[in-house]
Formats: sequence, structure tokens, C-alpha cells
Amino acid sequence: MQAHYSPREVEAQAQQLWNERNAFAATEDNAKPKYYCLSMFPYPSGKLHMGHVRNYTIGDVLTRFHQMKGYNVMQPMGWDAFGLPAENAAMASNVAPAKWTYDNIAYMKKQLKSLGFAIDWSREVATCTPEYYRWNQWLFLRMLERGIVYQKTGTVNWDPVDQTVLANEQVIDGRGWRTGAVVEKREIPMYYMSITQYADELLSELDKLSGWPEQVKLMQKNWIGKSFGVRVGFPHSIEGGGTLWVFTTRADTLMGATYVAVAAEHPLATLAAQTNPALAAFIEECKKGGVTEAELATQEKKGMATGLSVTHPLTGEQLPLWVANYVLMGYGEGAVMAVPAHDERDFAFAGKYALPIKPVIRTASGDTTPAPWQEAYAEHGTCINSGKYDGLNFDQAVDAIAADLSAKNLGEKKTTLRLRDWGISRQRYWGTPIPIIHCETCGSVPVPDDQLPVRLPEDLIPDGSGNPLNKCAAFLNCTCPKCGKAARRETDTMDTFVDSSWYFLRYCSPGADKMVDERASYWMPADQYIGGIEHAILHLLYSRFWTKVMRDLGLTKTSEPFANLLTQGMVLNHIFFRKGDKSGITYFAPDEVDLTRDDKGTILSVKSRADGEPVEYGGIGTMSKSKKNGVDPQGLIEQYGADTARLFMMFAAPPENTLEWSDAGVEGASRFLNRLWKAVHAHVEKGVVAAYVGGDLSVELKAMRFQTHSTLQKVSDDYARRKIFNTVIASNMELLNALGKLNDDSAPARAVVQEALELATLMLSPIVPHISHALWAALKPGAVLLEASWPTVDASALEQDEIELVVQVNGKLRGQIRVAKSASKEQIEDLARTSPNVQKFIEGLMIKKIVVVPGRLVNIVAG
RNA sequence: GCCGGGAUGGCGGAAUUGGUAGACGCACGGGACUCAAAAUCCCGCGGUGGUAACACCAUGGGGGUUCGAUUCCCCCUCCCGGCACCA
Repeated sequence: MQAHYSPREVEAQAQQLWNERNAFAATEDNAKPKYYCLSMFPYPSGKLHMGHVRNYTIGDVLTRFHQMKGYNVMQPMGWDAFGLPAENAAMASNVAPAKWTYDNIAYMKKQLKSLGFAIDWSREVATCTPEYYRWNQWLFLRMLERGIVYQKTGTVNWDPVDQTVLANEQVIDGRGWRTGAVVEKREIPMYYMSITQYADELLSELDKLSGWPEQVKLMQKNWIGKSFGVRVGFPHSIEGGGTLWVFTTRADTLMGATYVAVAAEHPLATLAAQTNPALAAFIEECKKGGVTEAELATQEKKGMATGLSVTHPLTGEQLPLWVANYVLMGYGEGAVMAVPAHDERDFAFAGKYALPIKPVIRTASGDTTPAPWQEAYAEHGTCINSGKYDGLNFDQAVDAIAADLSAKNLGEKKTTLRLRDWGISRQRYWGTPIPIIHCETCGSVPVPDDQLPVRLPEDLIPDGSGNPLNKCAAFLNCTCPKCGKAARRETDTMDTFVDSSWYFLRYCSPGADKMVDERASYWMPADQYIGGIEHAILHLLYSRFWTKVMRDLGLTKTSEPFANLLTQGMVLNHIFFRKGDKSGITYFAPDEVDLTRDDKGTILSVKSRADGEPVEYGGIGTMSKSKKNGVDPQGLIEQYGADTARLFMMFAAPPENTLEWSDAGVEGASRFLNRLWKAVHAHVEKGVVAAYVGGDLSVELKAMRFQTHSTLQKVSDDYARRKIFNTVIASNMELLNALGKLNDDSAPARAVVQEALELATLMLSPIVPHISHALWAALKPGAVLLEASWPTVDASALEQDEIELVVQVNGKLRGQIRVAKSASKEQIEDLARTSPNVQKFIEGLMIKKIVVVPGRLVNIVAG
């Protein structure tokens, strides 16, 4: 063994052995329990960032731990390779997205390999390959056949200057990112996947996901947003008459409705605007701006009367019909009944436009006297001012009103979802082509299976003026599969969430000539899924949905894809930017700026290093390519080695914590590995010994074994149950510190030290596998760490004759006592009461009570 | 705005089921080694008072439950994630 730790050599040797043995190739093996360890695959943005290192190190730690525990493990990797950044990169540097993507994959794969992850690369997938995306197309067609895919219009951001659809990310303060033009909402036809058909199952199965964090399940539940209410019809005589339908969860307040509001895109609004130029202008104004819910929910609530009215279904009263920007066409009926007395938003709106406010509920908090708004106004209560419904409580009133509406054919109880169907059409080039052909005679015709995959040309370069597929004759021109006449290919591509909704199933069937084969039923569900908390809703919900669709098509037996979920906290970093003249934002990497801070560390000013001019500070946020605040781990790996990078990342915080990036502490991680190396070296230099197996030990050596095995006990629990690794490292640091203080070269001592070093090496090996490989070989000549199993705790080492108890007086620490393990409660109380420090504090007081917590403390309550 | 989460020394964090707050590490200060530096090793390190023993205060802020609260409950502030076309 070399005296000095050289990460470069150690890591090269370990990796060479793993390669030679093809150590991480996984095969189906029914003799062992399987463990499918899945990490969210990366978008090949160019370089790994610290979030990736964190994610994949966590996955690798769990993979290696379970391998040692005797599981048949499989850890695959792949690339979420379609998406917008490739098109942006193409525009910026005139490289085709395909080349850019494949180059990035090659580089990032090299980085992942250098980190020594136990990945089975034979299962690698890249979603931008025809071998992968043909199955997106194939399943799309199956879903189309079963009515799970259908077409309807959807709202998109439209840049009127570039004449192109913009992603939400490309809309900044309501303007196009390149043109600075005010963005407009536009309705276009799109394909939808009917996830709402699966809403009930997606909701009810959440309860069975015992390995998922409660917060994620709660977020999904709220996102699906099943709510019970009443659909209410307001008859009207507009354009020959009809009924305006709304949905409400507060039918008990129907008698307090004083107006009705519809979305700007609602047919009645369009109708009213035909004869009302002011209203038409208002509707146009409502169309300005982006489509995100956050933007709509925070914008100023505005409205305009249409001059039309609808009839209250129970009172026959005429209620004014308004158009309001806070009513969303895509949610519910695109219309709401407004009860200003009991809804905060309606209340503010009524105040602004002098609409009547009619209290109809008496809540527990008292009478409903308007202005200013109080939370209590929205509480459930007893009906008042409601005619025959007076005195009814919430449930009674809803039942009675729903029954009366139903008798008039103007309503019924109804369940609604907040969840909307999933629009998958994207007006973009770099994605899976939607396998549809448009024929003048036959309409939209599905591409026959034997013509799949519809291949995406790989040599186009977008220029910002829309989808380049629209200008690519070779792609566009085709023949109709039905009638054989010349036809036009669909140019929309699929949302990249489609790609990521089933990649974990494809990992199980590498090379299969179908979407998935029977090997998937061996591996699925994934035993552990690890990825960023930012995916808590969309990606995880879509994946659950696709898995269920595939199950219903008989492709898999799995209903839920991920048995256990670990949501990794984000790695955050500072964001710096400068706004251009129009609207474009230029981001600056943290190492491109200089900061001035006050003595509390608050950032006062930021200047660009390049030009010395001021730069704006955008707070902290997730590391991302687009914000240029990602930190490339390559420097760290080159300077300190993969093990230090892995150790540092795991030591910095528990996996689920948000982590503000700082490299402070890397030195400490590196120092620890050096100390560990030196400790093993110093030990083996004195000759090879066998680990302790039995025999009398001094008090000190017993204590050493006690610490070794309590560390092992704690660490086993941290890996298996808690999935927290910073404490694994900390307790092994303590163990090494204790070993360093042991100055004993006797034969029993050397055996105890051998045992401790062997166990420390095994305990740390999932985190730092390379150095552990070398240390293991040094401690046990001829042994190979890959073949080692997880060690077991020696219960006899944990036995103690005496224990220390803390003594409190009135909850404050006043002393410690040592008692025999077998001491009775009375003996403990006596010892506690008579210990000198304690006496000082209870002198002259009456002891009211003594609380003894076995093995922990004694609290004397006195007064 | 809505949904979810977080806040503990100068910094990252520990305290696992309500039981010794600050483990472990970073930074910093002092010392040893050295011609010197680096590396390494040893000691100190929440605040206030005190020579010290020790005492009091302290887990974002305010209240509550309890013998005992970083942990449970209520209210508030700030920060982070998501909000359906970033992935």
C-alpha cells in the first residue's frame, strides 16, 4: 500500500476492475430479491451540474448499499434528449439540435463515468433516437384508437412579431423574449391525452404509495383537486335563448348571487362584443399577456358589463352578465356565479364595480356585515335572507337547492376536477413527430404501424420564426395512407413529458422489438426513484398515468411505477442578469460577476467582470442552463477526485434539503479521506492481523468496540430506513477520531483496530467506492470489495454495565449520574436527588414529582 | 394569487418516537513542527456576565400545550419549489 493517497490512481484502478468484471451489468435473477434503483434521467444540457452529482450519488449510494445487502440490483441511465434548449442552442450557434444533443450526451456520459457510478450502461436510452420515440408514436396511436387521445383547441402564447408560439419560459413580463412584443393568447387545435379519465385511480392509489413522501402525495391530491359541488343553469334569452352553466362548490350561497361572470373567450362574451365596441376592446385587452396560471391569478381583476342579463334559476331575478379576466375558459364551464358577500374575489370585484352585495350566510363568527373583507365571511354557516332555505346548514342547503334546481332541469350535484387533460402538441421541431397525416379528402389520418417510426429529420436548424418542419418538403410531403393521394404530414411534435413518462420501462427491455417485454415484469416497479422535488407533480403524475394506460393495453402488469420515492432538494445558486432594451434577458454566471456585500453578507451591488457595468441580482434559484447559474463539477473532480466530490456532496446536507451552493467544506472532505488512508496505512504497515473475534478486552478497547458497533448500527439504519448520509459520514469521522486517540499496539488492540477499520471501510464504501476498494485490499490482502457483504452488528459489543443519566431540576440540566444498567427506579431517584449539583438547586424546595425516563434522564420537579 | 416545503452559531448541518441544543465538518483564533511556507498535528470557538467554578439568555417572530418543546398546536414574517409549453 502506498503511503500517500492518490485519488487519480486509486480511482483508475478501481474503475478498471469494475470494467473488466462488467460488474454492474444486471440480469434477471429470481434467486435474489431485486432492487431497481432509478434516478431521473438528465436533460443533456452540455455539462453535469451539482444537482446531477447530488442526484446520481444518492442513487449510487443506495445501489451499492443494496448490492452489499444481497439484492440483485439494476441502476440504469439515459437521456431526456428532446426539448427546447437544443433549439435555443441551435439558434445561438447555428448547430443542428441533433448534433448539439449527441455531443452533449457524449461529454456528460464521460463525466458520469468518471464519478464511478455503478450504472448498467447496456440499458442506456436516449429519447431522441427513432428506436425510442417510435414507441411514443405507437402508443399515441393505440390511445387514439381508444379515445384516450383526442383533438380540441388549446390556448398558447403567440408572439405577433416572430409569428411563433412561445413556451411560458420564453415569455418575460408578458413579452416575447426575443422580440419584446406583447404576447397574445391564441387558440389552436391540439392533441390531448385524457388523464382525467384516470383521475379517480390516480387519486385513490396515492393512499397505497406508502413509500412516497406525504407532501408529494398531498400536492398530487390537491393538483387533481376533486371537488364536490353543483352545476347551476342560468336561463337567458340572448340570441333566441339558452342556459348559461356554472359550477359552484357553494350552492348554499346561490340566493346571494348578484351577478354572473364569463371568461373573455366565452361564446356569450363574443356574442355581446359584436354590438359593443367597448366590450370588444376589453376582450382584446384580456387576450394580451401570457397563459400561465400564476400570471392570471396575480393580475389585476378587471371586468366589464355586457349589458346582457341572465335569470336566477330560483328567484327569477335578472342578474347582470359580466366579462371578467379572472374567469378561465379552460377551467370548469368558463363561467362563474358571483356571491360577493361570501367570496373574497367576488367581494373585491363587487366593491370595484359597485355591484350589490347580499349576505345570505350567518357564520359562527357572527353576522355578515361587509367591508372590509374578513376571512369569516367565507366560512360555512346557516342560511339567512334565503327564503325557504333560511335556517339550513351547509349540507342541508346544498341538498335542498340541488333538488330544487334538478326539478327545474337547471342543475344537479356534480364532481369536478382541477386536473385538466394533458395537451401534448408542441409547435416545435426537436421532439417526437405526432404520427398523423392530413389529407384533403380523408382528414386527419393516423400513420399505419408499419410506417413507424415517423422519423424526425436531424439536420434542420431553427431560426426563431416557427417550426422548421413546416419548411421541410422532405418531411411535409407524403401520401395519404387511406386514399393514396398527396397529403401533408403533421408538424407538431409531442411534449417532452411524453418521453419521460415511460423511459423507466424501456430500461427493463433493452433491445426489445416491442415497446416493453416480459423482463419489465421482473424489474417493475422501480424500488427506488430519486429526483428533484420540482417534479413532484407533473412528471410523476404523467408517469403514473402512462403506466396505467400501458397496463390497460396489456403491456405491463404494473399499476404504479415507483414504489419508493426520494425527492431530492434543489441545489440553488445566485442568479444574475441584465435586461436588454426590448425585453431579452441576459444571464451572467456567478463567476462572471463581482459582488459587494454589507457586513451581514447581503448583496449590495453586482458588476460584470467583463465590462464593469452593473448587473441585476435575481436572488437564488435552482441551477439551470438557462439561468447560467449551474456549477460544473468537473473542476472539483479533477482537483480532488470523484470520491471527494461524492463525499462532499453527501456530507453537505441530507438528500431532501434544499442546498445553497458553496464549495466551502470540500477541503474537509478531502482531508478526511487522507486521514482515513493514513490510518489504514499506519495500521497495515505493522503487519496484517485478523479482526477481533473474541477474548477479554480492556475498558478502553471495550469502549472502542462499543463505538464501532453502535456506529454500524446507526449507519445501517441511516442507509436502509432514513436514507440520510451526512450522518453516516459524521459518525464515521467520529469513529476515526476515536481510533486516532487509541495508543495501544497490543495484539488485542490491533485486532480491535483491524475490525474498526474494516467496518469503517465497508460503511463508507457506498459513498466513496474507489478509495474503499483500495483500503479493503490493503486491510485484507487478496480480497475484493465488490464481493463483500454488508456487515452485521455484534450485539455483545453493545452491552454496557453502566449508563449515564442526565439529571434535570425543573427541566434544566443540573448534573449527570452513572448508574448500573439494572438500577431500580428508586435507586435512580435517590442518586439523582443526592448528587451535589442537584442538591444546590432543590435546597429549600418541595419535590413535587420525579420523572424518570429510562436510559435517558431524571427530571426533578420542585417548587 | 393558489398548492407544498423550509428557517438552529460566522457557514453547512446534528439532536431519529416530546427528553443533555450546537455532534461532525468548514471558516476563524492560538500553539507545535519548519530557516520559512505549505501540509500535518494539538488546543479554543453560540451570546452576555464572571479570574474561575458557574449562572442567565438562545433553535426566524409572537402566543399555547407539557414535568420537559428545535420537535406538537395557533397566528405572523421571510425564503425556496410547483402552477399545466424549462426540464
